Amino acid sequence: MASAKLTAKDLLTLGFPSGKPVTIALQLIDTYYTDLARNHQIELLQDVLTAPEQYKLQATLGPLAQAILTQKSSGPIELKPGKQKFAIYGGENIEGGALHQMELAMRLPIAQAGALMPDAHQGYGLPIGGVLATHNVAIPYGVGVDIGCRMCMSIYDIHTGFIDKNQDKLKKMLLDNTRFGHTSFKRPMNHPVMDRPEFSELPIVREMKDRAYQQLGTSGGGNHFVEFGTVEIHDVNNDHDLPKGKYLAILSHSGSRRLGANIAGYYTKVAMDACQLPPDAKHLAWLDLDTEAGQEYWLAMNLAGDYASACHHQIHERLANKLTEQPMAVIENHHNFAWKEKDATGKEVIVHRKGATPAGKGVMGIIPGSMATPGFIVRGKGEAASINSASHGAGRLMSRTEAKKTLSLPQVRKYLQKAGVDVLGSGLDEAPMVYKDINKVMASQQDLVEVVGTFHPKIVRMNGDEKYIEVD
DNA sequence: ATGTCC
Repeated sequence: MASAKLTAKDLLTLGFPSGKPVTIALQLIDTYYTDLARNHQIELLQDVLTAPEQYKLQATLGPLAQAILTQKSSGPIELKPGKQKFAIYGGENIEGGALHQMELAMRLPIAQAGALMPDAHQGYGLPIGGVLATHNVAIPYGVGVDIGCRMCMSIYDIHTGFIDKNQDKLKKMLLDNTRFGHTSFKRPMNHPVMDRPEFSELPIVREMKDRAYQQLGTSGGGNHFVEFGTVEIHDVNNDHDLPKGKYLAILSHSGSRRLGANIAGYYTKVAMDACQLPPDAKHLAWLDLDTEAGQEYWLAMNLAGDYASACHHQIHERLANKLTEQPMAVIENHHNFAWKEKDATGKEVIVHRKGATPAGKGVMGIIPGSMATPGFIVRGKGEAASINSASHGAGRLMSRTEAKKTLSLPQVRKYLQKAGVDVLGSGLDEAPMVYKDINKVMASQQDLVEVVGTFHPKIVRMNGDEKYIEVD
């Protein structure tokens, strides 16, 4: 009898090409060879792998042999040789790994143009802070795991002193009306996005519907937050007729939760099966938008984006209800997404922004700093070289593990106290000092955006034990 | 980012 069941990982270790050969091999074992001892199962599969020609006409092992042969004969897609040009902003403070990933992405045969934002750092496939324009293909890892990760700010005609006078009340308001990480609301509010046909039509999305409903109106972990702060409007040209002045604002950062993560994971695998790239570029696998899988991904990605937007709107709605006020303006934008846009010559391109703020001419957006440094309301300048994009934040200076190793709670509490910021939840890995200087980052993208308003966080809620960083 | 391994 077989002992430990063979897994995909075992087969990859044996040198099976990922994708169809692995899938078929596991199916064959499950269907015909469950009685065979594990080592004999492995021997059998290895025989087919080393000499697929001898097995290709066999009834049972034929399909596996064929899949291996197809993979071998097609070979990986070739990358363009040499360095391709792309614009880099704030390059003196961008890590080598992110730069290398962007250089690699530019060599894809489907790459039309690219740019690297000043907050860039290494990710899977495209770097975070990477922008890539392609023609009629979508790269799931060019969008990222958290599809539709976005910012939303509501601005209230409430004087800023209200925050200091109502500290405890506002803290409780955040604790009662936001949920982070693995927690969710006992009774989620419904939202029209849950009635979208994609929830019944796309298999991978259908499986996620219950979880998506459960997570409606919640925020994620890591760098996600909901905070009260003050915003100063410097420029009346702001799309919302906001007069110059100081206002109370609520700012949120979150994405599409488990729904988007599963969509990203599933379609990345589909892409990697359909699009074989050299090993170091494999996470940049794409889906042709004329194929069924490509169209499915496009629909699912857009759904995840709308779902993420719905989550933010519910967060802001809950808080607006408690404040018994309606905002004067709401400014929001995705920063992990792909859009159909026109390039300078009028040709339609798919613009992937993985941790980048849309900054077309006149387009409003939000670029946050950290829990204790300013964030900015910006208006895009429509700079073609940046593919109408800007950074999505300050960018990390220190890894999470390094932060936990080198920083201490008293040190961070002192910093927050000095900055006059209250933090509920979070941890050392999100401390302000793990991020680049947001003012320098903004300075390096003056050609990309104009600053319309400056936001200062005052009461911040993030994932984790509410008492962890709390300074009071 | 994510109940972080198909």
